[in-house]
Amino acid sequence: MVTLKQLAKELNVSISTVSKALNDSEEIGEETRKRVKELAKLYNYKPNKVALSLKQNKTKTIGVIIPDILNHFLSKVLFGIEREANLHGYNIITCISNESLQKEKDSLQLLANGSVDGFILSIAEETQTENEINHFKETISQGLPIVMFDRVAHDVKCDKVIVDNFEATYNATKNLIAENRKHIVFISKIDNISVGKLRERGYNKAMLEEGLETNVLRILKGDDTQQKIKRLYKKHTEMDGVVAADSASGVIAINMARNFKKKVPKDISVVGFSSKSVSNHSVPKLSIIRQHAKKIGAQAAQLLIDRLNSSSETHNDYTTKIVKTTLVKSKSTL
Amino acid sequence: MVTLKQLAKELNVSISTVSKALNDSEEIGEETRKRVKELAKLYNYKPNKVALSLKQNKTKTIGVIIPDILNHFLSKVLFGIEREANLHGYNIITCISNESLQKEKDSLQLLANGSVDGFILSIAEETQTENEINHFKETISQGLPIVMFDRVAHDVKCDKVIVDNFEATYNATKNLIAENRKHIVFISKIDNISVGKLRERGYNKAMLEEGLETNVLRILKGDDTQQKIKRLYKKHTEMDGVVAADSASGVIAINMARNFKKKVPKDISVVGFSSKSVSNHSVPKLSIIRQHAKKIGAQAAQLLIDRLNSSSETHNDYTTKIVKTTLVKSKSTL
DNA sequence: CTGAAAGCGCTAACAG
DNA sequence: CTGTTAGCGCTTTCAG
Repeated sequence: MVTLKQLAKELNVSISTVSKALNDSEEIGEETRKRVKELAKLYNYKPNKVALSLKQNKTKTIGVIIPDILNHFLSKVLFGIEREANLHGYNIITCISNESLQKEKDSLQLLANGSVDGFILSIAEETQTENEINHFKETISQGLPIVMFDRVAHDVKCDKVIVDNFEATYNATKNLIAENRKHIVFISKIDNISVGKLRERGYNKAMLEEGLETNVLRILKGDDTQQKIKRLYKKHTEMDGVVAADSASGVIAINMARNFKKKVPKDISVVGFSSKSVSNHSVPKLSIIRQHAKKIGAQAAQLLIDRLNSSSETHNDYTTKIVKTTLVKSKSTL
Repeated sequence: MVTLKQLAKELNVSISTVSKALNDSEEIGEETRKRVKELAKLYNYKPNKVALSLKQNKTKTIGVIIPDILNHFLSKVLFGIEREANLHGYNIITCISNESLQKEKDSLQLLANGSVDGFILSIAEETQTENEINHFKETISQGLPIVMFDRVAHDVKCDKVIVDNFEATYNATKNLIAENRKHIVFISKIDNISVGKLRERGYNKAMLEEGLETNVLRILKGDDTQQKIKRLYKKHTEMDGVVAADSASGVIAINMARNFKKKVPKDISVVGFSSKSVSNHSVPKLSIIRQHAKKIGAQAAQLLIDRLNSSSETHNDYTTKIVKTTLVKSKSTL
């Protein structure tokens, strides 16, 4: 990498002259500016990012901590973050907490040494179950802003971007009820995290309002999802609707239906939190609750960057943005 | 963030004394060392990463450029990279080329300004079709090593980690033939990239060796995969086997089979490049060709870090590691 | 055993 | 219009 020093030497001018010329300072003469720029182009000069960061005390880098990169929703959010960040000249350093509190703490600690200007994160499962939030508060008090998305800690004062989980399942359930379904089951692999609980409540409310009996199937970590859903079909032959809290369960419910001579959507309707690409995995295609993951990522990035730009430490008005879900009907509902 | 300066002031010693004490230099007295360390702990001192990077001319950061974060395989590799990098004290900056040559170039350029010590990347689709490799060569000649994985450019001299694509489909196809399948179709959504071509060749070879007729279904970007596969079933009623080059096609082929009164695996066997979690989306579960994505990521990270550590610029012996696939049979094959 | 000083690459206030 | 200087935070000779 060429440095200002080398350019200066070759041009027989001072380092600051070169620096100013490249930054189009009015202080420098037309002639000199041209000469400097030409040489810089020739050598493909690029200002050293690290030196700039040190000087300006900001890295133009965002630390992103996500619990699970294999989760389609989360990686889509990451995509949105990356895109929006790039648009504003920011890079992202990605850490994966793997749902572990310790790893989350470590990542936060590790990057809070000048590596990043702020964080965007979704909370690890373990962090939620242990209800630990001190590491977030510490980071913020060190002057590093945090934006939380999806799985957030309400007791931490920071910007947040969330989904209307409760309303989403409430509406989806109501929709199935409007199809005259009476025996709707709620399937969830994520009943241990906040988001999953909200989704379950939305379902419950819709069912209770209509005087229908609720039925929740919880699938745990080690469980065989297909087996559990198979047993569900066996036991509840009257089942005529499924609302799935995660992306796989809905797909499997559809594909399993035929084993029990049930036609989708004639005999049973299925809707689930999922993405377009995964909804394709079932025949017929799954009707989905879209979460607009990319948009969530973009919003989170915007919130953080806005805060980073408004140097005024004063404004403590933290905002919580709600990105509304959309029910996209395919062939698995009437 | 506390700095050495502040600690020095408070302790009435010089900055260098503090620095040495914290680095356990023998030059500093037992007593002083203790005092310094205590204050440092109290203030939660962490050496500024940026200053260190500038001083030592290395960032302990790896630039990762992947074509598509929503691709399960690629994000799993990313996971492997992140994990291995962390183990060695490296962070990763992630850029997503989105299969675009321009974005790939930009990312490379942008990070080659001192932001990272080297790159791990998989080539964008557009880069492959346009057969452009100069940007890679330039980056390498600037002193930034590159490790390529999965989709690699053979004409670029660098370390590589690849999959035995040809053998994988060759073996998988042979397996179906051993089940006495005669009308095996190869389905591919990725026939435009090198990896996809290799997979197709492996299938072709196996079929031709046995004197069987090949039949390839290519699914393009805008196509409706379900429609295409449906038409395939309609047209080729004799079909009794499927080898899928991507993760979705295999799943869909299984779930679609019943629409044509075909039992899996009795009437038709299906195997596809996929992951365990996606193989779950079909009933019965898809038999898969596992690529060991995490291992690929880990190996790539190791190769890069090894090269970064061996300061000797001299050794130009680039290695290409082949991570062998594994055929994992589920219930979609006999 | 401790401190002063140089330097990593850059910007910017201040002289000339 | 151009150059000198200081300083971002840190490590590391080299003096003392």
